[in-house]
Amino acid sequence: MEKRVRVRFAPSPTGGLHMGGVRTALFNYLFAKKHGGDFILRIEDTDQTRFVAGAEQYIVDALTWCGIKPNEGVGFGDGPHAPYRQSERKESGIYAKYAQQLIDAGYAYYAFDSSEELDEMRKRLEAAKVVAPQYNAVTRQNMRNSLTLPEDEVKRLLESGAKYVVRLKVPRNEEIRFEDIIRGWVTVNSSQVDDKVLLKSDGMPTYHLAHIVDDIEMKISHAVRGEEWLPSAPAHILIYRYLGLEKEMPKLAHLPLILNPDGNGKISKREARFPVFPLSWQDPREAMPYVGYKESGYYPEAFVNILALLGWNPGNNEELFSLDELAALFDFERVNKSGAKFDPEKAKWFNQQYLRKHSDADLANAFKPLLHSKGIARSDAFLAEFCRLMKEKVHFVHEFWEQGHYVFEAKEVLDEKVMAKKWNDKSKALFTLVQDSFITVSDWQTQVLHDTFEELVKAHGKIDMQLLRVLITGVAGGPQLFDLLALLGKDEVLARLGKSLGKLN
RNA sequence: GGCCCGUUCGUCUAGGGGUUAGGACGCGUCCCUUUCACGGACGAAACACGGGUUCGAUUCCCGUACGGGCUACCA
Repeated sequence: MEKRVRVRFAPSPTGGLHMGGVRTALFNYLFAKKHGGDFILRIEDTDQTRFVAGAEQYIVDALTWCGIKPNEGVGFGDGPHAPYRQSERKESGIYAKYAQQLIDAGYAYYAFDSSEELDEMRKRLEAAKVVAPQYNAVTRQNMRNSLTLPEDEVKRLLESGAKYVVRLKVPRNEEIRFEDIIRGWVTVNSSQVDDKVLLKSDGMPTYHLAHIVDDIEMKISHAVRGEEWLPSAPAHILIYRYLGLEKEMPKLAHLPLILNPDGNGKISKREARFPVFPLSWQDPREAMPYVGYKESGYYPEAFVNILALLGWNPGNNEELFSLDELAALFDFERVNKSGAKFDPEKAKWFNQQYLRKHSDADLANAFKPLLHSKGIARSDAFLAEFCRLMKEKVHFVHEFWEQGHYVFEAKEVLDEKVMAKKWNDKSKALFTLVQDSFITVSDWQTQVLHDTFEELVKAHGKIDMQLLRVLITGVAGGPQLFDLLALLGKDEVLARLGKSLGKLN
């Protein structure tokens, strides 16, 4: 019988959760949903030196905003395997227990080397032109550990409270083969794997030990994580094997990385010219916050949609999917092997698609707070009509302001390019005719304005519409002109037109 | 450097032993439009290279190049 699907997202609270992390969480979530399984949030806070205040809460907030809700875990009501924070799980002695099991079976050992001694070893090896200096089957013979020291000396050291770590005893030359759901069979020789530290000198487990213990204890069926973990997977295979748990081992899936659009490498929060974090992140160690997708105007649905299609596709030409649709469609077979460069331009397009799905009234409501912050108020009807006219041109709600602010406050300067190109000595007389004619319009509506203008053209020849637009709005582009004039209202249009004409000859 | 993973338009990708190599973003042209967009139509744009295997390879295999990851008592 197949194991119940149970997957986990297991970040360490060492900073804000960036978009790559969110995507890993997303794929875990989608896989769990697809198979009616469980999605767990576990906090891997075993490195006390890198702990960052607020990071854990940020992770919870970010997942919540995205709609990627764990059904077990920190911040989501815990569950049958509580606690879900490794620093708390350590209290039960569970990691030490598994480490002891490995020591007793001869698969792990105590190492007493100080960090200075380790540095020295690396320097010595580098000087000797060893290509990959590491603590391994060969080099451990020259170090201070329970394999080289006399038994009574080891005992004395342990009893005297000397600092030590527990290391995995990796065999010297052994093929380690494992199957990755996404990549297929991967083979690595154990000579490439170092004697990984399992238990640190502060008593905390390392990631390598802790995640295995927890995955076993929490009955995790699939370990889905980023590609950066692929090189350490062989060590993990060994740990499962030495623990006698190879059969219980979760299936492995290493996701391709999200790469920087320009330049190389994975996305870096410092250099990126686009948001990297789902929500704004203020690192307590830094002065400036990093602006998030949310604060940049992205809908969470759009953000999730963008992430889902980075490294995965449904196999047809469709691109717009809700979280539920993604969950129904998701499959590791359709996850790519190669890294995906993030395209900020396409991200904007996705948001635009979602924005267009909103009603004019919804958009008006979303826009209202921004308008109020400028000290401007308009009726709901006015704003809904404004949004109706503008919505085809914007990617984000805040662009209603950036692209349509002239509706609310007349611009002082008229578009110079258009004026230079189109305004001539006959223009003033012509647009004064327009002004006069508009004054007579009593039913100020799109169609009436359109017809009035047509009649003027019939009587006097071509009257440039863009020029009229600039005279009234100041800008060269915008929504349908007569719709816009109808929205502005007769008084406003005549006032603006009069003011512009007054300044020109 | 070593090890591991990867490589289809600029980017995200579909496809897969015989295809006009498909879609999307972006870009360009045209249509609609006296303005601005949307929309529609069209276009430029890709199988990294070299060897095999094969009647035939972009597709399978091997090399090379390139890209990425890892190389901590960090995850």
